Amino acid sequence: MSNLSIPTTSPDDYYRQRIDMQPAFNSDLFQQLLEPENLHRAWRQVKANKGAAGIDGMTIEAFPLWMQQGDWQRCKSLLERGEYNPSAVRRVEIDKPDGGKRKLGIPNVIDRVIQQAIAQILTPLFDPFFSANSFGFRPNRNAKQAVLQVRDIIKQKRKFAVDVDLSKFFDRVNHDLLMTQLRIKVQDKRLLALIGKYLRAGVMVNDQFEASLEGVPQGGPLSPLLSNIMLDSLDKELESRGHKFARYADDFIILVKSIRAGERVLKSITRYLATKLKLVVNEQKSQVVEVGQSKFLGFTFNRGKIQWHAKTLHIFKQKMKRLTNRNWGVSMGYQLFKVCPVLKYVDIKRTSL
DNA sequence: GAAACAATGAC
RNA sequence: GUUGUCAUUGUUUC
Repeated sequence: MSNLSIPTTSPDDYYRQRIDMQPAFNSDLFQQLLEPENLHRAWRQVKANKGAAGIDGMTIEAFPLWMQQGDWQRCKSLLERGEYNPSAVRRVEIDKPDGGKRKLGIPNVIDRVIQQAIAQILTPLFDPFFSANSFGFRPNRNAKQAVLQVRDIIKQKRKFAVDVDLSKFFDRVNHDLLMTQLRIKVQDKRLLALIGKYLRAGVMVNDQFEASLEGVPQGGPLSPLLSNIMLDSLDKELESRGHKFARYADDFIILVKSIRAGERVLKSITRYLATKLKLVVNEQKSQVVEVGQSKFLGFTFNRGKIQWHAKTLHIFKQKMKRLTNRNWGVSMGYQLFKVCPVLKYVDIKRTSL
């Protein structure tokens, strides 16, 4: 059914070119970072996201003027001398669909631009070497591919799922381990130092400064890449053990052939994460179950078909009601496609819309 | 091909 | 009303 090919991790031409240049390139990363072209691209991205101001109150709209007034030149020379100190991020809590809160850390606009510029430099160095089973926060990859990959693994007689939930992953990333991973590919001391400063920049919670001795801020443009660099070790470990799995950020699922194997794997991986990556597995939310009972990125898997998880389905039904109340029959197919393009992979009979 | 806009999904 | 990142899709324009 799916002739939808999942891209391999083989570097594309752009990456290959830069990798070949790596030695010269790498000693010079900090200068690359400050290239006007790189910074301009970073600013465009930050602007397009239309985010809110950080603790300095500087908005996206006011930022270009700030740049022109020479403040950027001062900032740049501080950066070049290694004397630039990033501001703390602003704490904002937003509701999660499950009723919990997501803690965001919003950097100032200028720090978002600098972080974005760093991410643009680091991505070609790291991303081409990430696991084929890692789907979150990566160019040319998305949740749909992750779900299809899981379905394909299940077809290979792996009917049991190990759902692993990392508690507060982003908040608990270990700085030392992360920097160690970074040093493997980044030799530029100035760049490493700057990234370290961003990790330790702290958080403002109601005008109260809180140090950040661990974790990466959810809201920083660099954070998604750093999280993937951190969990790349896990991917490589799982691969070396011959496991079949898919990972989307901190959400990952390992497919095995029996409950017993699953229990063993969960235990082993839990210990690996605790000792090697200093990450805590949430035992309450982790489970070994038949794939039909599993949940990954809002989907569940039954008899080779991808289905919505009950909760996701409920939300979908609400959406359908709203859309179809007015236009029922006019363009059902189009509406359905708009609501959820992955629909054609779902067993509609069994979900009984 | 590029660059704007919007809306959706994941965290 | 407040509110980040990443990815994707669609539209438009040249």
